[in-house]
Amino acid sequence: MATIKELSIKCGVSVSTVSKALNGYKDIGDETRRNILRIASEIGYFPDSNARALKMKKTYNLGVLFSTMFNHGLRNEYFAHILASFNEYATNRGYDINFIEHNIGNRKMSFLEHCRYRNFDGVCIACADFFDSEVLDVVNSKLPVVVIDHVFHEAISILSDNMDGMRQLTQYIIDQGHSRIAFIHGTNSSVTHNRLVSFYQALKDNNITIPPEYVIEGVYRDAEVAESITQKLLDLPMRPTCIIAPDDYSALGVMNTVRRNGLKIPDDVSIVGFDGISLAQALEPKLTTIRQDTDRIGAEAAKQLINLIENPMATTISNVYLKVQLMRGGSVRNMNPVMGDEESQKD
Amino acid sequence: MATIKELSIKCGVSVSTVSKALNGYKDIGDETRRNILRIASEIGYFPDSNARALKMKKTYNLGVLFSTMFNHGLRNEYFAHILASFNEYATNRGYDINFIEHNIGNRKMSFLEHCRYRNFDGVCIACADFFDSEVLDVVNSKLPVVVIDHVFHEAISILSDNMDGMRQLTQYIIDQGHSRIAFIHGTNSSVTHNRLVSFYQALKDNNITIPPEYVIEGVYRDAEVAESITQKLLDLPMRPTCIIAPDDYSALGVMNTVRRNGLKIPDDVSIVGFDGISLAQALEPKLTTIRQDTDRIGAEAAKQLINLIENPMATTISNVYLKVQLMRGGSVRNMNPVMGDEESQKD
DNA sequence: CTGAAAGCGCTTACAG
DNA sequence: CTGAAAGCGCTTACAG
Repeated sequence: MATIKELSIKCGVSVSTVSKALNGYKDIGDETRRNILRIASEIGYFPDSNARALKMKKTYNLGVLFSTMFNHGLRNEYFAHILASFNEYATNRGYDINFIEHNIGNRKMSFLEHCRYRNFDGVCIACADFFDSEVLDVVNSKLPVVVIDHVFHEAISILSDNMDGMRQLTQYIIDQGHSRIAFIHGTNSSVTHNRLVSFYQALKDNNITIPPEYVIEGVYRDAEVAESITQKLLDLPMRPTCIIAPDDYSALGVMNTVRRNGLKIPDDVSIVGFDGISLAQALEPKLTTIRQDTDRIGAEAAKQLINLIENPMATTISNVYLKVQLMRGGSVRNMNPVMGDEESQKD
Repeated sequence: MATIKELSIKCGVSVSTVSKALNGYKDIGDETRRNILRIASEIGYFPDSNARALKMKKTYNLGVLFSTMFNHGLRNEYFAHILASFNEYATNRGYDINFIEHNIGNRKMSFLEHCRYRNFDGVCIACADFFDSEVLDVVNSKLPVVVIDHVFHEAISILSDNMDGMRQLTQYIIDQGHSRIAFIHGTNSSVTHNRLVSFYQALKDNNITIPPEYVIEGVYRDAEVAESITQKLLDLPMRPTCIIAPDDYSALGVMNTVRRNGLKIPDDVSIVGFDGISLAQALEPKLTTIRQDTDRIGAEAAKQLINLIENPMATTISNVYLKVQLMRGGSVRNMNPVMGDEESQKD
């Protein structure tokens, strides 16, 4: 690729003048500027990003922490979709993205060291072990940071309104006449905690009490764990009429187990998920779930991060909660007594 | 982050000596080297990648072209999995990855210009319009290039053995007693072409002829298109007993349409897919399909690309075909007459 | 309005 | 065995 020096020779002016014209400085003659811009675009000149970064302390490169632990990462549809929209927004604002890793070739570097090595302008922590000290080091560094699905005091957080989602979902189940509702929740985290709080609150608001055995800790996106827990729930003397899975993928495990027990969905056992991935639509019956708006989560994360980078004093460090949507599928049985011309359901 | 200058002061030697010690040059005193290495790791020193890249003409950064057109990109499970394994392998060899885009902020750059702007050491064309001149410019450039799922003469190609996959799949269907087999194939490409060739060959080998209306062009991963084509197939005076979808995701559209017509799967119509994504396992009945080994495709692409970068004279520009696997689900009916103690199937 | 010069953080001939 | 110097391709005070 042509260097600025070659370009300056073609233009018959100095390197400084070319640089200033290209970067929109005002103190350049109109004619000179036009000439430079024209020739630059003719030969397809672009400044070398490395040289530019070295001088300007700005790489236009964002680090994305996208760990594959806990069944997360690119192989997880929810996170892959978030990354897609994050990348689209970032690109539109002129930023590229790199994944943050810690075993780069032979060198073991911490996440933070990788960030410094590459000089990222900012970092998005999309999926990670939020209690890992390496992650905390990044959050506590001077780097602009945005976090998805977790709340740190020191960084901007983007997340779905999980409390509202769980409230809507639970209320919907209750409205369908269920009171024996089991909840397989994910591993402990602030998101999980809030969903649990909201679940219990909705029960309380409706004067429903459930046995403690109905609430069991599972693992997000682990169908096998969901299967064994479901078996336990089905083996209870008084089994639940509805099971809330920690996510849509786990819901598939719940479904399989229910069927393996010779029970029908939703006639014998109702099932709901959380996330609203495409799998939910593919299942038969369609899964009732809460759809998280992955397009907005990713775009909002990128937007907040870039604003924080470019305009730190005009960007507040706060939490952004995004609306969720109840997706009514066919996996929850209506247990209410028939009335009016509502569809009837046999017991 | 500490610079090499600061480190050199701490070590009491010159910048040159530090650099050489860090880079494994032999002409450094043992004691000096050890001392430098120790202090460097104490303060967590890493060279600035931009400064290093500027000097060495090597960024340890790979460009990945990962277009979202044609329902591809990160939101496509098949490609997201390939990217995951590509990234894992590249990281292990010391490379980071960036997505290649062409609208970076206000600047419109071509794919090739983006590669030069970022100085990628090499490029992986994972999903793209292979006939786009911008893509061809990259392939024809001096950059090391590896291509997934398409064959160019000028670059290394990594792809599944589609011909073998299609042969296995078609033979399996035939072995189950089907002869009225329809094939909804994807948009024209070398992959599509080879699958078609293999499909016809398998029919011929078994002395089966099908009406031309049974072979229709669809669109990869477009369930809606698959639905309307399926409707046409079902409306034929002599409808097929088995439909081959272009991919698993499209197979879902085929299934939905078949059921909407009041037909049972596989009793009335058998259905198979291609790819082996997790959706295939989630469907009821499980989808019979060909599993492409996304883990190996991604890793092999990264391996070939990095070999080509680091050791061009020892790396041949050739095509790598990876084995595929027939996944027997429950979506193909066995039409053979009952014999022995095989399971019976009513007509 | 234009350009010479310094410097960003490195690596690597070259001299000693 | 060690270090001074040049240079990678840029940007930006500063001088004119």
